[in-house]
This record gives sequence, C-alpha cells and structure tokens, in this order.
Amino acid sequence: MSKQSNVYKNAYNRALDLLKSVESLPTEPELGEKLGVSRTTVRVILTKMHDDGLLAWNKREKSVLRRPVRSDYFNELETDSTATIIERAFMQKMLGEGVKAGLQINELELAREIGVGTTSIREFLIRFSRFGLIEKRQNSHWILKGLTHDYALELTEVRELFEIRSASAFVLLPKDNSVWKKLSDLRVEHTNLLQDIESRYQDFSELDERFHRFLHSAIPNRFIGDFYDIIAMVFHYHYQWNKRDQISRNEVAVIEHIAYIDALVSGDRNQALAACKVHLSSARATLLKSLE
Amino acid sequence: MSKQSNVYKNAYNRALDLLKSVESLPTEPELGEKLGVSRTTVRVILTKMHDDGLLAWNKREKSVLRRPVRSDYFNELETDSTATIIERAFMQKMLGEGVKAGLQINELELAREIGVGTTSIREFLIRFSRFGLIEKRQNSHWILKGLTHDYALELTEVRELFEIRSASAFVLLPKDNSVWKKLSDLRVEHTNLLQDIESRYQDFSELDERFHRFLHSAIPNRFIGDFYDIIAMVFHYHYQWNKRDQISRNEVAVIEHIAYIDALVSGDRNQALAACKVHLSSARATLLKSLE
DNA sequence: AATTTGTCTATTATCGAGAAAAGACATTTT
DNA sequence: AAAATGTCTTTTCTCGATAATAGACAAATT
Repeated sequence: MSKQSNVYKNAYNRALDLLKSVESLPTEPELGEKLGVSRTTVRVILTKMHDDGLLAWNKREKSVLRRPVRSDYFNELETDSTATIIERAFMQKMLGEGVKAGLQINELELAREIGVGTTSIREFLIRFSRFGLIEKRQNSHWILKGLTHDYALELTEVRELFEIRSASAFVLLPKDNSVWKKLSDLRVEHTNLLQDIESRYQDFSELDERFHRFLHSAIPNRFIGDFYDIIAMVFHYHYQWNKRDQISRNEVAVIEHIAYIDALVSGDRNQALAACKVHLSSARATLLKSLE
Repeated sequence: MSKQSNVYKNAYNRALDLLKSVESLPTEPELGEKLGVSRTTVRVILTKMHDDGLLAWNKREKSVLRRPVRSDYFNELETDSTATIIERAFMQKMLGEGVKAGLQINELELAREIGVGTTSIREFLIRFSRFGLIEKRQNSHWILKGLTHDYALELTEVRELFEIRSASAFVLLPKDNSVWKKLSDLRVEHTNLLQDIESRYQDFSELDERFHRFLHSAIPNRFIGDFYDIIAMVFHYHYQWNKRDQISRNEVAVIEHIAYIDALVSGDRNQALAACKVHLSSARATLLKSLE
C-alpha cells in the first residue's frame, strides 16, 4: 500500500459532478486544468468512466451515457490526502483528554495508529512544527509544548502588531482603489450573517479569516501572510473544540467587524485603529478565557 | 549506507579533546551529559578509545594511556549531520551563478548530487520552506522564489515592526534588571571589535545576531524569535556571498549599535527608537543594495 | 498551424527495512 | 541507598524500492 491514489479518486469524484450537467466532456488538457490534475490522471479517470458505462470515450468523443449515482463515487475517506488524514487524526489526538504540555510524541506509534508510514508522519511533524506547538529534541522525540496561556499571549501580541500595521496602511489607500468595493461587499456579508446569526453562527469563522486576510492582502507581506496561517490554525482547531457561548461570541465579533469596517471607510486613522484594537482585545480575551 | 554514525564520530572527536587535559574520564552518565549524547553512544566511544590504546577501560576505571594525536580524530567531513551537509550544499548551489527565481528544484537530482537519500532531501526542503525562499507545487516540484527585492522589503518591514516593539519595551525595564549589565557587557564587546575592525570585521555577523536576539529575549515572544531565524539565515548566507565593502559596512553597523545601546541606556523612549530606526534603515539599505 | 491524443519518461509520495542512537531495567558497586 | 554499569528494547534516521502522478514529445486530428 504505497500510495492510495487519492489524487485520482478525489478528482474522479469531482469529475462525476461535472457529468451531471453536461452531455459531453471537454478535451483532456481542459479537464486537467479544471480538476487541477495532470493529463495522466485525467486519462485514468476517463478510462474508469468508460469501463463503468458512464461515458462513451473514443479519442475526442466523450459523450455522457448516464448520470452518475451515489455508488459511482469513491468513499470520501479514500479521497483525502495522507497529509489531511494525518492532520485530522493528530489534532483529534492533541485535543483529547489527558494530553498536556510535555507529552512525548512517538513517530512509530502515531504511524501505527493512523495507519500510514513513518516518513509521512515525520514530514507532517516537521511541517506542523512551524506553528510552535511542538518542538524536536535532536535524535530523539518531539515534545508537545501545547496551546498554553503564554502561547496565546505571544500569538496575539504579534497579531496585534501586524493588524495595526495593516489597518494604518489600509486607511491611506486612495478611494478609487478596488479594495473599497471589496470592503463594502464584505460589510454586506457581515450584516447578512448578523441577521441570521442564530442559525448561521458557524459561518463566522470562515468570514473572520477572509476579512483579516483581506486587510493584510491590501499591502501584502509574505511573512504576515504566513503568520496568519498560524492564527487560522489555532482558531480553527481550538474553537472546534471549545463551543461555549459560541453564538454570542460570534455575534459580538461580527458587530465589532462592522464597526471596524466603518471606521476604515471613514478614513480617519485614529478611529480605525481604535476599532481595530477593540476587536483584537476582545478576540484575545475570548481566546484566553477558553484556555482557562 | 543507512546512517553514517555522525553523532558518534562527532562526539568521539570532542571526547578526544577531553582526553588532552585529564588523567581519567568521568562516569558514563556524566560523559553523556557533557557530550550531549546517550550512554549507548558513550560506550561505543569508550570501546574505540580502549581498542585504540588511548584508554584503560574497566568498569569505573577509565585512565588515559596516551594523549590523542591528529590521526586519532575522525575526518571533519564525517562528523557533520546529514542536515548540515544538505544545508551547506543546497545554499552553495542556490548562491551559484545562473540560479534565479523560478528555478525548479528536483529532489532526486539533489539527492544524487549531495549523496544522500531522497527522504533527507524532502525533510530538508520542508524545513527550509519556512524561510519563504522556496514554494511547493502539490504533487510536483519545488520552485525557487529567491532572495528578491520584494522579499528583502517584506523581511525588513517585519523586522522593523518587531525591533521597535522590543526596543520600546526594553527602555522601560527597571534599572535593577540584569539585562542592563548584559547590555553594558555587549557594549564593551562592540568597542573592542571597533578598535580592531580591520582584522576582526568578520566577527561582526555573530555579534550582530547576538545583540538583536538579546534585545528580543528581554521580553520573549517565540514568534519573534522564530522570525529572527529567518533574518539570521538571510544575513548569514547572503553576506557570505556578497563581500563588497564588508569592512566599512560592518564598521558603520558597529558604530550604530553603540549609539543604539547608549540610547537604550538613556531610558528615553524616543531617543532609543530614533537610534533603532537609524540602524535598521541602514541595514535595510545595505541589504537592498547588495541585491541590485 | 495549433491543439489534441497516444505513448513514453521523469519525478514525487509512500512504504518497509535495517543500522544508529536513545532509553529502560536489572545488577553491581560504592 | 544512591549511583554506575551491563544488558536489552525501543525509537529515530536514512536508504532504496515501487506505485502514483506529472510531464515531455511524437503522431494524429481539426
């Protein structure tokens, strides 16, 4: 079991979706483009579709013979990349009970539990280490440093430095810059979400990340972008775990975002920074509280 | 050739140095502590010392029989870790002629050139990617993004944000805090270096890193520390390559450091920030100029 | 002439294996 | 009793092999 063909299976499932709405498929390069895979993989997909009686395939002819049904799809579990499988299992484990700072992380044990080779685990841990939650002892094990109070303080300190920098620069952008239109669209998304906050509160996390990344992207800096990956990871996994007061927490945050957007639009630097700081200190307080 | 015993060989060479100045070696655990290796490795070392007639080893007795000579040592090339070998070879290659942004990086080719397995290369590239100089295309090759003008601008922007933060906090530290003594020691190191700048200019790079890391360490933040790894890497490798005006560049920097230290000692925040900014913009200008 | 397809080659992703190194436990020594 | 040594087990590190996937080039098609 060296590779599980997840790229192919994932693309195959997405190709089945295409089959629902058309009478024939486009050329191989075009399909490759659409699915984000190489022609080699496209041809493997076409072969299976042909074999399964979904498609009449002969050179350029790729006519749909029947619509895909549920059983045509690969099981979702097979379509995840090894990295995704490991990440999910690892975070699950880290958020589990009895897991605290100082825990030794055993590569071989993880590999067996998750059902992958040690190489994949090692590569995952190296990639994951950039989040600062684990640390390697050379020639020995990894150690879990954990999402501690200090970690959260240091994370939010840097977050605030970066956000103040971006907000300061943002207000100075000329009014004919396209960011103002996008900002106004984002405001609409916020007011829409606020109206249905009771049912849609879980959509906030995605909107939050998009909003803050947008602010930074107006004056791009790859190091700030990379740092936001850490923020996003922490918020994604930690809030998935801590559901206390989620609706009201998110409602408050949406309101703060709207005030923040309005302050940016006003063009007044001090007003913008004030709104920015209000939101960030509230976000910090929420994170710290959930770690108690 | 699965592992080259570099941990053992490296520790063995260092153990030989110990042999020069004592009549007998300490206990195995103590040796392990001193050399930073496990008892297993210590015992392999003792065995070889015994076999080579350097040591009479019987249980607790570890008496030196003769002083080590040059030929007792392992060749230095054998004592480097795989990671070090790869890093050196990779940076050498990246700083070579005809290497520019957009270059595809081939794992197999690198592995063959450097004489290591592909796994080690992959792990190195993943670790190295945090510097933002290379980028991965999923299921495909890495691409060299390179030390471009934009890269340098973004790097120095973040550097300045962090340094201003640290300097601001530094001046507020109480005068009985031990950092002031350390700062004064660092000042002495700077004046000493300045006196012999013609002959010792190459020592600046190490002092520079130590000085800036010290400033940050007074109010520690792991993300700022991690970021300084990127700065250090860029300055280490880039300046190794670009030697133009090195003496005068370093002399200017030392003088700026001294002014910066004096401004910090003064306790006047504005004065400290002014000196900090002078130094950082001079460092930025130097970096940008060398990229032209 | 420009794309598309057919075919072949090159590269990446993943695994399992074995040696190096760390670590655990029982026994001995002080 | 505490620490050191002897012995054995576990884990990490590195390699080479192989399937999956990407990519290159020639032949066919529009």
